[in-house]
Amino acid sequence: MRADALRNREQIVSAAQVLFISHGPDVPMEDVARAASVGVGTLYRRFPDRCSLLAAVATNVLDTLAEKLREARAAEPTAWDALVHYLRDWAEFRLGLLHDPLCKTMPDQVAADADVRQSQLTWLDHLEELIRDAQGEGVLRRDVGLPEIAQFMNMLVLRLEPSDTTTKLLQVMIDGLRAH
Amino acid sequence: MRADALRNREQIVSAAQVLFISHGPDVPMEDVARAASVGVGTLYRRFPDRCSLLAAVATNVLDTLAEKLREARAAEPTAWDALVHYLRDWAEFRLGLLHDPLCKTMPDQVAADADVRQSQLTWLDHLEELIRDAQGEGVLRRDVGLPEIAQFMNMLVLRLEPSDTTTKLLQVMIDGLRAH
Amino acid sequence: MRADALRNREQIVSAAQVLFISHGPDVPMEDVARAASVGVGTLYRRFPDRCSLLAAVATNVLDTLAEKLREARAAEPTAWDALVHYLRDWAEFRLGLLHDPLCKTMPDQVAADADVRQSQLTWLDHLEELIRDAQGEGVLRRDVGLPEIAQFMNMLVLRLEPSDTTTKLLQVMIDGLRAH
Amino acid sequence: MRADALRNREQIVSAAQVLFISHGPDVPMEDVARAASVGVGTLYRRFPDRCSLLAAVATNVLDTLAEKLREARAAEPTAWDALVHYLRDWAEFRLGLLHDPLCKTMPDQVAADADVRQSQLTWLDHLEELIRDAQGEGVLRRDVGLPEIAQFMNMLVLRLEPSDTTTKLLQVMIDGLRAH
DNA sequence: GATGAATGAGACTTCATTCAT
DNA sequence: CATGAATGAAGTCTCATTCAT
Repeated sequence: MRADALRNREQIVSAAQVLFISHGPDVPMEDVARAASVGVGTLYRRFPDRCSLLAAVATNVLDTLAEKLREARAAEPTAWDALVHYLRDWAEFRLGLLHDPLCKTMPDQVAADADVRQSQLTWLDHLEELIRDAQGEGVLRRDVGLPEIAQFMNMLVLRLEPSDTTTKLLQVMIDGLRAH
Repeated sequence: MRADALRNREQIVSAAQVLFISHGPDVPMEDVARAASVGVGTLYRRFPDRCSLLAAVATNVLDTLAEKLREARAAEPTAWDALVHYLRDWAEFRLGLLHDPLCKTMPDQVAADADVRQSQLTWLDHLEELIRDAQGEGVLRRDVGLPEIAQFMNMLVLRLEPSDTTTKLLQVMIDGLRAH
Repeated sequence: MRADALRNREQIVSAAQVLFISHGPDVPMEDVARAASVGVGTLYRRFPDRCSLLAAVATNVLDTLAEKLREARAAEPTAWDALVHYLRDWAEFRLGLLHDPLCKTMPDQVAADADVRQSQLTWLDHLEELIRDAQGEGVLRRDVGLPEIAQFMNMLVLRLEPSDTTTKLLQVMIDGLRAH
Repeated sequence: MRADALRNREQIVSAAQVLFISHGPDVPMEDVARAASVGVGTLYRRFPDRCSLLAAVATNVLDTLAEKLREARAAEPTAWDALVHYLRDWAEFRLGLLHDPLCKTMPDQVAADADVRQSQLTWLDHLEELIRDAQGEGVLRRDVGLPEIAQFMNMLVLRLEPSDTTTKLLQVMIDGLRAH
């Protein structure tokens, strides 16, 4: 890929990320193009439709999340501390998004994108490892695992299906609300 | 208002509620009209624009929520039990909505609608009373109040701004995750 | 259908016919709308896509052709004379079209349209009857039938200017059609 | 012109011929370039616009037609036989094209191209000679000449599937062309 | 008052052509 | 010279809203 083409691609993705976050996933493609200082044609050459652009942005966001996870582990002495650290980082990051490019209303086509899935799996693997370690330390209760933690995190940002996991999670949160 | 006009209004609101929930807030007005067995013209006579229709639906939903609160109190012996009962009802209800007519992306114009505000205030008043009672019983920790509980509830369904309240809430939830 | 809607529909079809004939099947829909003194929206309400508009025009043209066939039979004493008469009418009519709405490049979707097929069948039935009668009279050679005559007619349709040459050529074909 | 440049030119013309015939005269230039294994830039260097490419293809086709004419004369003893032979070859050739690069909808600019005109004149000259000879033999009727025969040939060009019907029809026309 | 027809602005996307690499 | 990236005009279609019937 030529140098200028690559630069354009990056400008487009980063402009799209900003706009998707600030104006939602329906921003006119033309606005994205303008924000990237690029013609619509160029945008469509790189991303043949809105979905593939959404997918590129989602991949980006997921990679950022994975990076923050690595940072948290590096910064803290125990897995539990890293988990707490990460949850705070996560909350700060995701809650800072006005519209969330990873929200459940993300079209299935985006969720099915190969890059998106890859980034998601990588991130979840690392998160699972962290959770196991924190349980090994005896500080994290053992009746929750990756599904609960991940959904707990998602709850912070989006709509959930009612499910057993959700019910358990609700119980956890209610426990948290009880006075000691 | 004539009987048939009233019937039309009700049909419109209930059709709109179904469609907003199932297809999101951007459903074509014409689809709403058709679902209500009414011409677009009639729809626009009752609701001069999309916002006022959204407001009518939101009011409806808020009133349902308030009603569930009353039911919870009636069904349970203590305020704490009623609160837990209500939180579960609430979660079931809100999580069952495919698109949420009360979500934060609700245009400000909708949030500012007089009926919407009225319904919201009524509901929040009752909720605050419940919380005070539960604290009076000594079961609900005293370091959270209406803002935390309400935002906790909202977290279950939508994206939040980062704030002190959010931080506290996160702490509560982390406490809940700790093994005893 | 309301009176004004019907009037619009007719204006649209007749404007479209003119434009399809003069500018080909790719005329911008907006030009058609303008020529019909109508907004694009109206055009699309009646004809959800270009194909259905093409189909309406094609039906129109086919009906005209069938009408000319009836006229030819009424005007001539024998079936052979009517056939020759009709071939000349046909040639004059079709050669007068700059672009032919019935040309073979007509998308399959248009050819498959129920109205188009109906008009086509009606017309072909009458033509076949005429051919059988002319053969019964012993003047039309018996080794050609509807398929050959129809294709012969279509051959004339390729854009040729109406001219002496065309006239002579038609005569050659008519001579060729005579039984020896 | 360098050897590689020449090779490019040939690849382009032959790819364009294939695509014009199979997909019509509106194929994206980029498709033509890809089919010729060449960048669009190169294509535009050789053919500054679509018309000049169409013209190159048309010239090619006309030359093929002229060549077939020579072959027919060489293969047959009389001019009439050569004419009949040629008409059948021609029909087979032209009817085999899905879209015809010589069709009347060819933009005037293409028809005006010097190479196109030259090829056309050469071909028509030879055809006229053949016609005169066949008339000299007394078998071809004398009231038709080059214009009629050429137009007769063009008439065949309207997209018809090659078929028994087409064959019969060609026979009808040949019969019509015989002097009584 | 009800209806649904009409409008037209605006979004999406494609592609001919130009031009930087 | 070749390449393919960039451009933007133009066409298609949708839908919120208005207004004639």
